[in-house]
Amino acid sequence: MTRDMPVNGSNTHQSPTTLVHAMQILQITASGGHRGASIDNYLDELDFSRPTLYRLLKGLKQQGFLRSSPIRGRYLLGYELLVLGAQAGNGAGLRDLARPRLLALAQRWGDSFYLFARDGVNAVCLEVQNGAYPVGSFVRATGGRLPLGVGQASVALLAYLGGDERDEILNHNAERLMDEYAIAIADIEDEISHQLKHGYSRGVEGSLLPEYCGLAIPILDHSGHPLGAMSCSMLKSRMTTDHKLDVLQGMQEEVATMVNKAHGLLYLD
Amino acid sequence: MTRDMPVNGSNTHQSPTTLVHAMQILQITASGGHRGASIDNYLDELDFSRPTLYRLLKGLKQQGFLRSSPIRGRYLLGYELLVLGAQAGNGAGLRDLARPRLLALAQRWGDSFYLFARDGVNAVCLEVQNGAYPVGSFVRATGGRLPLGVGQASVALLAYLGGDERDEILNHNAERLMDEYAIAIADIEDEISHQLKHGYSRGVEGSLLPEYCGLAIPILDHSGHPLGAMSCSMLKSRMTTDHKLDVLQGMQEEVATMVNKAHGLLYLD
DNA sequence: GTAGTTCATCTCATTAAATGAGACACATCA
DNA sequence: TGATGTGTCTCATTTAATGAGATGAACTAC
Repeated sequence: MTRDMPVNGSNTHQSPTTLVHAMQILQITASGGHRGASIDNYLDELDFSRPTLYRLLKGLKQQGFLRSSPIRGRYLLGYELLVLGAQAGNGAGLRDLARPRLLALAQRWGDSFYLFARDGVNAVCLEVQNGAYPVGSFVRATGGRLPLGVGQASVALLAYLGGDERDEILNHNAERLMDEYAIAIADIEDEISHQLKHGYSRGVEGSLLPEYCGLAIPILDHSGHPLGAMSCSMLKSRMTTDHKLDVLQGMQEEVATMVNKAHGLLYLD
Repeated sequence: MTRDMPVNGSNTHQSPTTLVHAMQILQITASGGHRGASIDNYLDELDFSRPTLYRLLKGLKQQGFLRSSPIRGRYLLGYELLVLGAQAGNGAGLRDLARPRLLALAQRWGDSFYLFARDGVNAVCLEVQNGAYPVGSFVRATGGRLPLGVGQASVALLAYLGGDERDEILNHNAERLMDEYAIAIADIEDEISHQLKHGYSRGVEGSLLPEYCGLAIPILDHSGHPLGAMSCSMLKSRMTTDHKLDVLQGMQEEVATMVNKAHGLLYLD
């Protein structure tokens, strides 16, 4: 056996290269926002030849993952991603269950309500319903992603993971949390304690979004694992004690109903 | 030259096979809804070997396109699709522009408002804001996709395409429209005329959703091409003449504002 | 606890399929 | 019309995906 080490130093036990390349193309395209990416963007950031680039672009277009921009030579993400993404966001059927409930809460209380799920070291927003009162939030919409630790929903999710897993995640995110959000791990751990003690969390205040605050509660399955979290966000001035209790109770009721229905369909084949 | 015909009969000028395979896997997974797909689902519907399947599954997981279901041996769509999909749905920045306006309309009038874009022979829903009044609709949420011809937004989009293109699309969709929605091409063409004459459309009534109706107006760029369509949906009983005019005017005002802002950022590099 | 089942991975030879270089065709715009 | 940059093609090369079958790991049922 003389040919052990793979020549490609970084390719140990990795995905098929075509997939990796395709993903790189999609990420470059996504990083261009609504303007997409140009040929030069791709050629600059990728390390394969132009024909190959075009072959992949063509393939991704055929699959609906990319489409041509109205501007010649630029490419945008395709709508197939939106369609599949909508499916993906309905993990365990939770989103369909949550949507009407979030809407009801938003209409009743006027604040904005969110459904989050864990995605590795991040929390991802599965659904938002905005209420009548304007609000600022870290995520603008469905598909928004935050490092776990940011926002009240993060805390609600973290609190019910295993201690080891939680530490790993926090450790992994520590730098980002501090640099990008000015949030310290210790403060998150304090808030996790609050969550475990009182059943809800308020998030950790960093230097960003100082005018807003929120509440979150976990959505737990029968074994206590977090399926997701429901949260809300509002102007600090609206967060009176009464309003807080009202909203919390509303959320708790809706989540209880959801969980009952969810258990029926979650683990059935 | 004796080796002309590709052995794989259907592979003429097609995408890289890995991409095709990956997409097949994603589609099979998507077709399982929130329960995802099992190994057997894949093996039954695909024509490559088990090791290859696992290699691709692993790759797709690494890319965030798939994740493991809590149920062993099942796979769900990954959240990366949701994140990319959210980006994809913001084509030309239209969705960000539209969201607050749809929300305002929904809160003001109580009906449900939608943003649609064309996606090949389909219309895809980029955004929904539901109002206080309950409503049925062909699309439940962002990411919903309909064949062009179904729904009022479809008509608003079709009306401003070139005649040839429109005919091709309708011809392509004819069978599906009739079979799945009980909608005849001729009726769509009538409604297109109405759209062109009056500036809005009401959709074509098939046998489905008979209790609901709606309105749609196009979102046109400076050259008259449709960027998308804004539509609304409500119980028929709510559609009085007054309400119709109110809502139409509201939508037209919001779209006018959007288009002004959109032109600023659409074609700028 | 142990057998049975299904999921997942590994190894290795084979070969198909992706790749790169460079030429070429096609738009778009000045 | 000519210049620029986009998109496609051909073809030889070789990488990198593939299949068969064995093996390992995880969960289930008894």
